[in-house]
Amino acid sequence: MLTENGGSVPSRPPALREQRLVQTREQRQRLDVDCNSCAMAQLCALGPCDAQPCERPNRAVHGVRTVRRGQSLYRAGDSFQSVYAVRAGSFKRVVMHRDGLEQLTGFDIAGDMLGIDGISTGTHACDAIALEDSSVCVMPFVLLQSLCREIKEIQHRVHQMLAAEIVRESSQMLLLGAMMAEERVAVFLVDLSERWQARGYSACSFTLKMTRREIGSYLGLKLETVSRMITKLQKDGLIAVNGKDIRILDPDTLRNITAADRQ
Amino acid sequence: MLTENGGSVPSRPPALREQRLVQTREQRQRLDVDCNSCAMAQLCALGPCDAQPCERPNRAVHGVRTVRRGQSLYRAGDSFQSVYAVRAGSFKRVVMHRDGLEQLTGFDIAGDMLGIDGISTGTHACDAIALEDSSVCVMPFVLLQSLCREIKEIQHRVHQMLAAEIVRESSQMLLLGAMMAEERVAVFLVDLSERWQARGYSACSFTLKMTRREIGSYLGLKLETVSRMITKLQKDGLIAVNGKDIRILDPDTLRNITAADRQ
DNA sequence: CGGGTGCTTGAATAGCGTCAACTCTGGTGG
DNA sequence: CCACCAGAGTTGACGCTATTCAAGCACCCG
Repeated sequence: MLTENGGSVPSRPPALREQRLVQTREQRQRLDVDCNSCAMAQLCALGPCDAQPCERPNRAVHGVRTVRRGQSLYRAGDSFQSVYAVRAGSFKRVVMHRDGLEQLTGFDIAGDMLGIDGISTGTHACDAIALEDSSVCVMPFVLLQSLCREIKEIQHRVHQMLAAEIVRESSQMLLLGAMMAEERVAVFLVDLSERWQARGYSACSFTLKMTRREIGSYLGLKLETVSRMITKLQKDGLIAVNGKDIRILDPDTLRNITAADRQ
Repeated sequence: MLTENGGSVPSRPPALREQRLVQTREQRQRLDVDCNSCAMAQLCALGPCDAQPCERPNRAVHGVRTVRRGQSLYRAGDSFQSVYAVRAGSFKRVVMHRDGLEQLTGFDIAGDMLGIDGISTGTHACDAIALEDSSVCVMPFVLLQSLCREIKEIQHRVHQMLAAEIVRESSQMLLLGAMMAEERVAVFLVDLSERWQARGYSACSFTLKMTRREIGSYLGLKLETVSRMITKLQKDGLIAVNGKDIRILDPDTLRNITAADRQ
């Protein structure tokens, strides 16, 4: 099954041969993958493990794959072989339904893991689409599993990674099920801010890689509502907005936005 | 930290001593736990593994614990030691927020796993509260982990279990973010129906263990809205309702409820 | 028998979605 | 270089859905 495909284009089979070629070329890149010198090591599931001098992680990394903006790393229904660590760029994960109902379930940036939705059934449950030209480390799951059986600490990290995703989704359910529109947008911005900060970037100034529509799909809102709430936060002096550039002016107040009355 | 406590009562320390005693008594029950004769074996993470004659699973099960209706199996903030397999009864999982905002993130019935929200941080991220008198198998996580390193198949099952929860939560995000009230209730009933069926019970007739308010919290709706939608489904002849007793009359139509127009 | 809880139903309201107009930007091709 | 177009974003007016508030019934338990 094809794993590479246009993201925004609805028609699937425009140039099958060429896409196949692109995929092969990408997967052939084996470059200089060295986990010990990776900038994302601290965040990666295979990051520095204190117990060992650690040439080990490299063993699980099969290579690097690049994905261009709008193309998919994998699609729902693709057979599951590997998980991926984002080296550079960013992705969105989208779950679909019959009759065009769709939901953006997550944004992944450098240091995040992708593909774990395929573990349970052996088939990916969502599409992972690059928001910009991106690259990932490919980790065949069978290799990762055997590494888990050998090295206790890596086993623990993988379990933590899976469980962390469960907790993250729980708070997203809280957001979707119980928060008002303004609160959702505020939480979204604070969350992004903290994630950039954890990666060594500025917490108060960053660029959105996604459109208003994508933010809306993630937050359970329409794009117009997202736009209105962003405007409102700006009018209230909590953020400064210029298109996709966001500056957070008052993080404390932003963090404390709640529905005014709540018993 | 206390792990046993009243569920519906807001005041925490009414009878600390007694609750501590209750907990100890419960944890002492070691009874006749035998995974090979367990009715839930097919659904359990430690269920029958074809590779081995399997006296092994028993090794990870430390004992049985009973939890009375309204009491908690664990609470957010409790230190994480074990995961649990529900033997009998049912639980709700609740995540909380400052200022009283809360969201029900899941219902767990016989065969489901509980407690995995504690793996990532070593501290439970939600409350697990019994909806009726219930009992669980206690599996200390360190035992489960070492079993994973020994037996490939159990490792695979545990990974599948964790990943399945991720996928399940993704579809709940789809529900919360993109579905109308009627659709949410319909999906909820179909899901419950299928889960009872997977456990050998009737798919078309079952009893809700939870209140309308709890269903509402799970679906991101108010209890009045849940009530109205249930009434509507009944008027449309898709289900028959008598309080908490539900009969599904037209599963196919129920499964196909969508927002009428969706481009 | 009284009081609490759960559930249903109605009427009014608020919040978000829908529709539409308009601007701005980036990319394409003449 | 400019005309053109498609997509992204903003804003306003209006409508609909779900919430809020309120009343009333059924049930359980002390």
